[in-house]
Amino acid sequence: MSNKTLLIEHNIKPTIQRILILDYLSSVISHPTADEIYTALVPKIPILSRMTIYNTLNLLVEKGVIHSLNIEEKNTRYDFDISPHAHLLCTKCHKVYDIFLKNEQIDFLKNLVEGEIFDFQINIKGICKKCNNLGKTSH
Amino acid sequence: MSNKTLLIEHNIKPTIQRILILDYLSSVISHPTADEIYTALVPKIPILSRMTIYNTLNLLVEKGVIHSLNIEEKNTRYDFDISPHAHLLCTKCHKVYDIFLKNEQIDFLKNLVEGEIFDFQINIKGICKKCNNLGKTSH
DNA sequence: TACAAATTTATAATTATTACAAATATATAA
DNA sequence: TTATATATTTGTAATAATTATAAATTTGTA
Repeated sequence: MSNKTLLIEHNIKPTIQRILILDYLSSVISHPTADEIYTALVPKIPILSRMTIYNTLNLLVEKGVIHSLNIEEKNTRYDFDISPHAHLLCTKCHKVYDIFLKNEQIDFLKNLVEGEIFDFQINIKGICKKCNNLGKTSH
Repeated sequence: MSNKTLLIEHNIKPTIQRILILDYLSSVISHPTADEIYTALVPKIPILSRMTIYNTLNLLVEKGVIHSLNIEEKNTRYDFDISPHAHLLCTKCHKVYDIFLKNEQIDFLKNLVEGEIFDFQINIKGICKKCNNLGKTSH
């Protein structure tokens, strides 16, 4: 399904800016910040405003099209994948990785709260697989 | 154990400011922000600077005495309880609640990552028990 | 008591995000 | 097609949390 269709299905007017923001977000695995999205798109739309990025991201989160991520203190990051999964922020390479969960693990999380749950995040800070293996030098 | 002893055990010089910040943090269940701690303590130390709050909190997190919490977009919150547990931010009353975990649940979280884990957070946004029951009006 | 190191304080700077209002684009009805 | 109302985007200024910096103060030790 195209991102234009995705927007229409969520009753969001599919403007050029919104489509390109979603296109970018769905093409990367890096969980970019608002500023990273702006920097990536401004060559394509030189007139683009940062406000449009913020407006659009807030709208998309509100409507449940994407997820926001508070794994870093300062920046909010954004994730096109809204299925329940965890995130690892590697303290060596500073990248954010997806960690997928089994159904039973997702159920356990949903059962932690009695009332309605709107959003949950599992944010882990540690060493990613790649950096962990680099540390194991042969000798 | 007193908070002064706690500081000494972590090789942190127990200044008046540091002791009072820890005393406040250990006496509340509200997971306060830096600014809330400042507002609570400034009547006791009128000369107190916000920088001391930030310096101290960063030091305490770095040394593993307390935990920082990124459950809200803007503010960092702080938690005296460093045992593994989840947090619920109630979207009605806007309070942060502790959700304690069973050992098997903690193990599951630790096994999500191969490499070393420095910190993990489970942040849930939803309705707390109190607000959930208020919603169930008798009729 | 004197001196060096650590801590606190006060102010200015930084940075992510929001507020606001003007400009532009879009959709609808005549 | 044209007029008009509505929604969106843009640009600038404002806000707010946090950090940088350097002077002042406190603390520990010789």
